[in-house]
Amino acid sequence: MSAFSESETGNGRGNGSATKIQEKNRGRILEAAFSEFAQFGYRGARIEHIAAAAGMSKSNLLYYFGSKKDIYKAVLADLLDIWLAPLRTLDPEGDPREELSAYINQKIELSARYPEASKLFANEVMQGAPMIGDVLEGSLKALVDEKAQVIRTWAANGKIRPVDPHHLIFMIWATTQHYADFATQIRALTGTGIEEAEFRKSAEETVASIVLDGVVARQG
Amino acid sequence: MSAFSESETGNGRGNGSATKIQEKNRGRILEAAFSEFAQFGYRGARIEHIAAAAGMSKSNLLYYFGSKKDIYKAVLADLLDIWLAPLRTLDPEGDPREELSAYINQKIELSARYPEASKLFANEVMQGAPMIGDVLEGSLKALVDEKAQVIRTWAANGKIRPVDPHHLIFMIWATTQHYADFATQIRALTGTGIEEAEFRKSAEETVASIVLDGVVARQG
DNA sequence: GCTCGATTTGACCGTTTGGTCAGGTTTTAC
DNA sequence: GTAAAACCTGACCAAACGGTCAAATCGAGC
Repeated sequence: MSAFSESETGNGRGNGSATKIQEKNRGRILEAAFSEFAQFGYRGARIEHIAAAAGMSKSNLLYYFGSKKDIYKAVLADLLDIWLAPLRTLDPEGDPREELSAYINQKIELSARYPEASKLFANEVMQGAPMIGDVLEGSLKALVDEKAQVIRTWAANGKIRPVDPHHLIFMIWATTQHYADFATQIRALTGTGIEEAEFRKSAEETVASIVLDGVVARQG
Repeated sequence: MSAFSESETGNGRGNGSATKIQEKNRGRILEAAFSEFAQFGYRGARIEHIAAAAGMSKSNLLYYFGSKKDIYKAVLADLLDIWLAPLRTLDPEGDPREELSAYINQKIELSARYPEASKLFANEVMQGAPMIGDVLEGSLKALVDEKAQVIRTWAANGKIRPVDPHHLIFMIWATTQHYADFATQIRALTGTGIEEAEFRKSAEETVASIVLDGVVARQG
């Protein structure tokens, strides 16, 4: 695992810079919390489970993060960084087919590498986004509005068929995240999953081909 | 609300057939439990919330369903009936374009009418399907295998492009359920949602057109 | 090797939760 | 109308939970 940052939220006493031990333990906690929150949601998660998974006592965990909500906030902050990165790379100047294809692949890779991030995000949103509602309405909306305009421009220039940008984005989110969120179901039905390279490749190809052939005029 | 059946699971004492009162109260409980479990997941759900929402005391609720797990099981049993119905109607004899289009529309209608069912199903699966794992591997797998064969036959007969049936089914599930599961995000980004007829219609049209144009040769 | 702050722990507390129980009230059957 | 069964409730319980705290331990700088 990687990509877990600091996310200042009251460790032991008011301090300046983080020590090596702090860095290590905060990382462990966030990693463990990620799994726990992803699997059980905020209310279902148990602080003691997280502590055990992080290899420390509950008391010590609460020395680093003052409360359950603090841990959750820190985890979500890290999550959003990871989760929204691919959309930012959608380039208005690029070829729509290549851009969308790359975006789909990035999202699937992300679902494969951080399946728990996907589940955690889904969980938070499904509960009404009590913690990240402002982010959704603020910076995410701004980002999506911007990229929707990119898609509209592509359509106006005849590079893709006219299509509602929001629905297109939702489709890509839905299909790619599905492989992480519903991994259990997929494994039950196919005997494999996105963790395995072969299946991941076929998922990427099928999703990309259907979406692209649906949105962009066929090129072959 | 409707479509809540009995789902025998230990009411007060060993009995034969259900009374009017039983029918009414079990229905209320299942309805309330549906919302609660959908929003908070199994562990996050609170028995007392369900009782309050059903307009009765916690003790009385436990008179009808012996334990939290019993309620959850009953809710899931009802859920599966509702949730898997549309796929059964996929007709091998029908026109692929019409069949898939109808299936997509049915799934979106279902997401619009029972958004909580969608969330509940997602929640259960995201936690590893501890309660319905056997159903997924058993009757659902059988159903999906059957319908996958239908899709393969369509492809073999040149009625649709060759496409992995599983991925196609997952795409339809993902896109249609997304409108229920991520309703909060969708509302934050678009200001509307699948509950509203206009938006639902545009969702149906966009999803259907992209999927169909991606899978079936264009007919325009 | 001493000191002082950072780190860690176990004991503890108040609250919440799922579930039980004895007994009261209502409905049903005759 | 009355007895039995069905229904309902409030008081109660044990376990689990999030969180506090005093005290023990560790580690870097001198």
